[in-house]
Amino acid sequence: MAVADFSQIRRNEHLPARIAAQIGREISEGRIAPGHKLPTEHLLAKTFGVSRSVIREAIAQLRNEGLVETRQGVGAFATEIDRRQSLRIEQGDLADRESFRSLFQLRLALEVEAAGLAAVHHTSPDLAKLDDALAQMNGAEKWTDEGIVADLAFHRLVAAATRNEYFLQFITFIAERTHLAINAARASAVLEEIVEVTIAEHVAIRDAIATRNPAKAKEAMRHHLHGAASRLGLKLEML
Amino acid sequence: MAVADFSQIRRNEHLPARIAAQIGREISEGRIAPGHKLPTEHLLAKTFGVSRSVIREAIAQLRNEGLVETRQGVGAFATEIDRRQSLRIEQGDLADRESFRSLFQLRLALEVEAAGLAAVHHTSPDLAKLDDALAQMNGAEKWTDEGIVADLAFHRLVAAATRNEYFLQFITFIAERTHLAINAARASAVLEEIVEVTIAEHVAIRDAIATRNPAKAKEAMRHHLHGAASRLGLKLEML
DNA sequence: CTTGTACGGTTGTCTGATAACCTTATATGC
DNA sequence: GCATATAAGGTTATCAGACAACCGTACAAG
Repeated sequence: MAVADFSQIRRNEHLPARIAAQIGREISEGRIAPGHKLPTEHLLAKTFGVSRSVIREAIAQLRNEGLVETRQGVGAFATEIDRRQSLRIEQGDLADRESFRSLFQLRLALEVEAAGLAAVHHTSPDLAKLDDALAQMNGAEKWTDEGIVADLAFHRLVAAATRNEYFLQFITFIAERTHLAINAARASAVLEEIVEVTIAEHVAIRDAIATRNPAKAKEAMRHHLHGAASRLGLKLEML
Repeated sequence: MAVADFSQIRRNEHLPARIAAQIGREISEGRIAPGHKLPTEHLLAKTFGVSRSVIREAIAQLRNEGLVETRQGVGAFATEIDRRQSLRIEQGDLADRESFRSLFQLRLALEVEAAGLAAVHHTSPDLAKLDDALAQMNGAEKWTDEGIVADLAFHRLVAAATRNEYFLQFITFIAERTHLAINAARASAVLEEIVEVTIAEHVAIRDAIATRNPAKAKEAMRHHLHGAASRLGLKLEML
């Protein structure tokens, strides 16, 4: 099914969100100082050429994100923006290779440690779920969406086996994003028999965890992620 | 206006937010199944006795939180509630010792790796800033707020020296929270001469980084964080 | 069986008005 | 003079109604 991909069409993509992003940029780049008052909704509406409803929704979004505070009868004010609070990774950030490599490097550190912890703390239900995920990945015909989901599931299950909620949270957060980026770049890559390699490496990780060997589990995970990175043309340093 | 109006309905707490919370509860408690369609905005407005604008703002908030998806011309649908997306660490979560230990364990993994990367990638300005932070910590009389800020600054600077934006983001995020928790629990602890130990360990980390010795830097950071943990009565496993 | 088209329903946006609220200035009482 | 009360204007919050854009379905046409 060789179907052309016309996904380049500029989707409307939510007018208020775009305006919120623009105002948000004004704030985080300092053109609107923290504590300073934003223009009135009327003025903003006139400036952007949209109705006040759209401006209101945009400001509501910024308020939810904590970038502005509104006081009835007074106005909207830019708050002290602390980008670290939000811990947001924009999709566009992963476009360039360098950012992706940085994120993957972080993922490496987290998942290697997680594999070691999983080897120590896992329970038998954890192993059963890992086996299920492996079977599901075997079942997936090619490197389809289904396979990607199974791959992601495996890594999440390893993180869950650490019995450390925060490892699970952070690894899920990061793995989802790297997987998304991989998925986006998939078209140009040659990803046919990679599945088998991936599964084999997954099995190695699973076995190391099952034998409660932290060092081996860490090494297996490190090997797997380095392999995955190199398959994407990335080179990560080994420390 | 002699009539005392103590009506319980304090409307001042942002009407849309309250309605969003109520609808959100309906979803997270399963009364609106994932994938199921919400009532139309018209119906919701009539049900809650408010205008459609308020309903729209409430739904917009839920959409920003990822609890619902809206499709123009179709409706609003409850999504799978994915708490992991938010990556939020509630302050209350750190109250119990177990959670704090988990978070500290995650911090250990990140910062140890960061120290190794910093040893490889740091530049001379990085070292200068590290020295400044050390001096500042020496200057702080006791383990005052000022000292805590300097301590936090040191760890952030190490993370910054990795030249990996994401390490900086995540480590800042976590270190701030563990420091906050430490600060909160500080009253009961005996924290007098600890500063000197901390500074000494910081210096060891700095020197290892300066000599571009990743293994040594990692070991120094690991030692430092294990020491910090044990000073708080925590015991972290070493993998 | 596929394609085109009309139709009703829903969300998205616009417009205008009113209520609630804050800030500032002015008037008032002492 | 000074503190308080009141009025005025501006801003956000909410309301109300309308139209536009879009989707899914049903049905007709080929």
